[in-house]
Parts: sequence; structure tokens; C-alpha cells
Amino acid sequence: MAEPKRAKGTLTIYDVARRAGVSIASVSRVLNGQGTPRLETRERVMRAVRELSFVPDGAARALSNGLKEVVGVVFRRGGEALIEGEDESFLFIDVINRGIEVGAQRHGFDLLISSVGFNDENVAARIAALAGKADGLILHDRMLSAVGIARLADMVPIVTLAGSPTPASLNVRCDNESGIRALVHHLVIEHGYRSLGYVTGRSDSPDNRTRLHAVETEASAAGAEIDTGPAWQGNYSAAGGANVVASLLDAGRKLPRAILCANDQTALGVIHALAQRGIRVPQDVAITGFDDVPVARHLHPPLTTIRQPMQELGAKAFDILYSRISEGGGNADTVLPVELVVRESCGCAPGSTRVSGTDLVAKDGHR
Amino acid sequence: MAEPKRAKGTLTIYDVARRAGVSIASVSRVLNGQGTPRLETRERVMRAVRELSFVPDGAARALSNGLKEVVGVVFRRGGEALIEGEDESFLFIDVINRGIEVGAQRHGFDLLISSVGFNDENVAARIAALAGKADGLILHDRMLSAVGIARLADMVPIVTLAGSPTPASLNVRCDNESGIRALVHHLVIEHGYRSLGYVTGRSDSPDNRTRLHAVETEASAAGAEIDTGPAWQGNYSAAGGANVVASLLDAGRKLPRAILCANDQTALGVIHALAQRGIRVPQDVAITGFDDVPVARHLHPPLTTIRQPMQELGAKAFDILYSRISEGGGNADTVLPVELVVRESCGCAPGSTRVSGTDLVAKDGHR
DNA sequence: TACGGTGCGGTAAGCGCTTACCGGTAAGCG
DNA sequence: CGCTTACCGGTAAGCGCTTACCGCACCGTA
Repeated sequence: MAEPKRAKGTLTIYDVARRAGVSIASVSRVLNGQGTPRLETRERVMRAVRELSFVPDGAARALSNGLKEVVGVVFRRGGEALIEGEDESFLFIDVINRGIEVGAQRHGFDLLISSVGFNDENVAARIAALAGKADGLILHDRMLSAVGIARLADMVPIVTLAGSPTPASLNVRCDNESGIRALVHHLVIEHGYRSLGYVTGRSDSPDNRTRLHAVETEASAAGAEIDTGPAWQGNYSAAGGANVVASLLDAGRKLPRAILCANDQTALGVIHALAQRGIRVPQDVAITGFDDVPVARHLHPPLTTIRQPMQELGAKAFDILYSRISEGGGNADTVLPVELVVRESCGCAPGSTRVSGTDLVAKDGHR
Repeated sequence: MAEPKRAKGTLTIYDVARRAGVSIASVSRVLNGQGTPRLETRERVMRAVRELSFVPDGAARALSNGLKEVVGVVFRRGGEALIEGEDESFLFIDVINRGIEVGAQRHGFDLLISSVGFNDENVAARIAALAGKADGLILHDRMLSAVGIARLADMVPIVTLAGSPTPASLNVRCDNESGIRALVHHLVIEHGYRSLGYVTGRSDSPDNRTRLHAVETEASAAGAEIDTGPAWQGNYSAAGGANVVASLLDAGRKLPRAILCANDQTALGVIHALAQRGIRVPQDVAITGFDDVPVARHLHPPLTTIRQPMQELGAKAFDILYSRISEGGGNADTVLPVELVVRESCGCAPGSTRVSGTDLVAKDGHR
């Protein structure tokens, strides 16, 4: 199919060896710090390498020693961008990826990134192809079914984010329950709101199911009414949140005093829709998000939300994957603590931003 | 050095061949659509592949046919995050990367991503290592000196973003001049502001130099005064912008009627600092940015800025790199048109967001 | 029936690297 | 002074794949 056979001046280890007057084995040893080459040998090799500006071919190395030093990362590219600015939806993902990268660099790994559109068909095939180019894969939320993961997993180690562990794959997630508990506590106990609503995320997301369940549990435990059901079905997008509000209002339903949203994106849409109907936040309805994406503090009003340690989540995911790759171990289900970030959308006073951990689990200090 | 020799059940093309009762050559041919295998052969192979869920090893493929189908992307990780929310600085980069990825996927390439901290030492070494794992490299702004690029370039094809082409590397950038021209025209002619200021970006950035020069040229052409100099030196960060304002004010200098900022980040810092001093935007001082990052529309007031087609920039960069990789050609210096986005920070009325191309250059239609 | 052509598919030669293995040299020892 | 023991460094065997090359079987034609 392709012209691009071999680039012109491909420099190989043979060229370096010839120039240094040694064998390729010596060059390799010097470059990798194996064995104990004589000082002179080392210097001759290094000089030749420098003079030729030689860089060993990654593919050949990988083939030879069975380690590519590459982690694949797969995520879904933004779906339907209905509201202007919706493209921010990928922020969340990018921050996590940044964290993965930080972890990866500590071990000389790089990230091989591949996003998948919402209506791409050959998702499994694309992920499989990626698997062929990497030592392990990190899958963001909702990339593959359990069977898909299982199939993939006997090809290459897998870590999922915000999913659930399977016999063959590991998982890293945030402590949703604690986050929701803190939010409900703040709204019901501290603000005294008696009626709550919860705009859900995609129904196939484990995170979403956990949060919904936690809202219901906590709300009734706190003695507040909780409004849910099909009418409250969102999809993690701003558009989804806006739709819920619009249909609720069009159906003549009375809104609860406070609405929790499955994530910040959704909250953004909800606030937007509310503003269009002239409903004030937080005076008429209090709103909260989940995630604390960077834009959350710039919304009007600034969004009260749950901060997930996204960067750490990514770094942790890499660490776990790495230990799976090198030793075959790895904690199957890792849970990271979250923080309540109080701003103004819940009804608190301006300027009183407050952050508080919801959990005593020690974060284990990657920074 | 490493345990991770070979994963346990590494499945190879031999396994598939055995199971299908054919030779490895046939398997390869079927998998790559080369030659004209008989229908029966094709089916037997495909069945075996499916049953074993075989995925060919990327490293071996790459080694064998000299094409890794990987592009390396290098950028700087955010520097000093002084202002809360500064972490958004990487948004810009992420959007471009998204564009690169879109372009890459059209050709079955994936992105190998590596970021570099501002005070990392072995930058050249890290980039070189990345080069070994990729077919070509895309470098974001200010990654490497001209010599560094030259050295790298005879190793692997290079495309720089927002830089300048070198004999050995290609470049893609936005039409800074037109953007600045549109901005100055809007501020001076339409709003009638007679005095302007320009908070610069990093002094080593080609984009920054171009913009500064354009501001000076256009301002004097339009008959406005332009305030510049060392006191106006920013660094593309919000903190940098805030500093400029703070020192200007502390030094008792009178601010011009309108301040153009090297980028949106800077504008964010400037607006922030102004607000702290009780100076109103745009009533007292009008502010403009450059880039139109997603958060720009959420600022207070919403930021008038120049929209760079960041996604297209990325896609274009990939296309050019790809043609360099496959044919050795590629346009050395590609310039993309920009748009003026009028919001409120320039003094225009709320709700009057207006977007207008500044250029008649046809965008060549990747979408 | 014999012979050239065509079309599949197998064999084997690398791609650029790492490393097990082994041979040569020099140092250590009796 | 001869033999053991280290220590280096070279030779060569793969790693898993693609593909040039070649042989074989079967077809058509004379």
C-alpha cells in the first residue's frame, strides 16, 4: 500500500558501531547501561552517538525486549455539542490524561492517545489496534462492555477509570458516595433545603449509578424529599442538563429547592436553562455539580461541587497499570478521596469558597 | 534492567497460521489485504483471528515495514500556577492536540504525547527518545531552539506550531497580523479609543513578536497612541498579565483606554488584577485577548478576542507532517485565517456576540 | 497429450535491536 | 612460569512481522 518504506538516511546501531570501532553489542550495552564496558569503550561509543546524533529505533527495541514503554489511553470524544461552549466537556478527560502522563514519565513511558467518537462503529477494532502498539491500556469511562474488556484483557493489561474491576482488569475511581454524602449534608443540614432533585448522567455509567443511589440513600437518611425518575435523565452533557430543566418546566412540574447534577457539565446546562426561564440560582433553586472542572469557578454563580483529584486519578491509574505490566500485581479496585468545594450556587455567600476533604483516607502523596 | 520480558501468552502470527492451517505469509496477506488470497483462505484466517482474538504486534509491524503509524507531539506543561484556575493554560494545547488526533485518525495514526516541564533539563534527550518511537514529530511553540530542531530534523520529519519554518522543518501558524489588525481596527475605528497598550507574551515566542510588531504598526496606521516597553512584558500566563497591571499601577502610570493582551490567559490575569483595583472593564479600560479559549466566553465581562482555528491548526499540522512522511513534500509555511470574536470586554453591548472572519483566505475544508 | 500461463501460497530473508554465550586477553595464584 | 579466574567484547540468535521470490497445481490451447 505504501511508499513510505524506509526513510532515507536511517541511522542504525551498525553505523554507530562502525564509527566507534566496536561491535553493536558494545554500543547497545553502553546505551543501556548493561554490563561493565571499559571507560574507553564507553567514551568512544558516546562520541559516535553524539556525532551522528543517533537515536535507537523504538520499534526495534520494543520487539527485542518485549517492552514498548507506551501506555494506550482511550476516551470518547465530545458528542452532541448543542450549547455553545460544550466543547469543554473534554476538559475533564484532559486533566486526567495529564495525570497519567506525569505518572508515565517517571518510568520513561509515553502516552499513546486515541479518542473515539460517540457513533464510531469499530470501537473495539480501534482499541485492539491501539493495544497492539502499547504495553497496557487505560480506558476512560464507558469505553467498552464487560465482555469487550475481558476479551481485550487477555491481550494486554487493562485499567479502567471510574468503572468497576473485572476478573481481568483493574479499576481506579473516586469516592462518589462520600462526595454525594457531603453535598447532601451541606444542602439539607446546613442550608436546610427539604426537597432535592438529581439530574443523572448516562445510565450506562457506573459512576452515575453509584451517585444516584447515594443521593437517594443520603437524602432519605437526612429526611429530605428526593425527586428522581425518567424525567431527570441527563447524559453528562450541558445539553442533557438543559433538556431536563426545560421538560420539567414545560410539564408544569415544580422544581425542588436544590438540584444536584451528575457532573459539572450538566450543572452548566441546568444553570443556563434556568437563567433563560428567569429562575434565579441560588435564590430560587440551588445547584451543585460534581467534578470541579476548571470552568466551574467561572460560572454564574460559581459552582458548588465535588472536586475529584483528577490528576492523581490519572497518575494512580498509571502506577497500577505499571505494576501490572512489570510484576503482574496491582490493586484491583482503587478508590480516591474527594473534596467538597463550596462556592455560591448552593446559596453560600460570595467570596466564601471553602474546600473540605470528605474523607480521612490519606492521599498517598504523588504531586 | 527489567523483569517484563515477554508477557505470558503472547499470541503470534504463527499461532494464527497453525490454527488456520495456512502459512504465516497468508495470515499476513489476509490481515493487510495484500495479494489475492482465495476466499476460503481468507475465511479460515479470519476465523482463527477471531477465535484467538489476535492482534498483530505494532512493534514488529513497524520494524518490518518501516512505519510506526505514530506521531509524536511535544508541548510544555503549565509553568507557575499563581492564580487559581491558571491550570487552564493547557486548554489551548489540548484543543490543538485534539485536532492533530482527528487528522491522524484519518490515516490510522495515533498520537504519542509527551509534555515537558518548564524547568526540565534534558528536554532535547526526551524529545529524541520520543522521536525514536514515532514517524514524525509535531512541536508546540517554543520547544526547541533552531539548532535543536535542525539536529532533530535529520532524524525524523518535524512540524512546528506557531514557529517559523527552518530549512529542515515545516511550520503551521495562524494569521496573527490579520487578527491584530482586526482588533486594532475595532478598538480604534469602531470604538474610537485613542490610546492602546499591549501586554506581551514570552519574548522568545515568534507569535508574540509578530503580534507586538503588528500592534505597533496597526496602531500608528490608525492614528492611535500605543504604549509598550519593558513594563508591558508578560509571559502568556494569567500571572504575567496580572503582574503587568499591578506594577503599572504601582508605578503610578496611567492606563491606556484599551489594552490588548498577547493571549486570553494574559487577559484573564489582567481583568482579574483590574477588578482587584476597582477598575471597571470595559467602562474604564477595554480589554481584548487572543486565542478564544473555551473559558473566554465565561469571563466577566465575556472576552473580545481573536479566534484561532485551533482544531484545524492541529489537523493541518498532521496533514503536512503526513505528506512529509509519505512523500517527502509538504508546504513549508502554512498560515491559517483567524476570526474576530466581539463580546463585551471591548465595550460592545451585552448579547451582541459577533464573529467575523478577518481574512478571505479559504479554509480548505477539513472538518 | 504436452506445454506455457496464471494464480495461490509457502519459504525464508530481513527490519534494528538486545543479550546469551563464548573466546581471548590479562591479571592472580601456587 | 604455567594455569586458573575475571573481565570485556564480539558473534549470532532471535523478537514478530512483511514481502520477494519461487514452486506447484490447474487451466487453456495446440
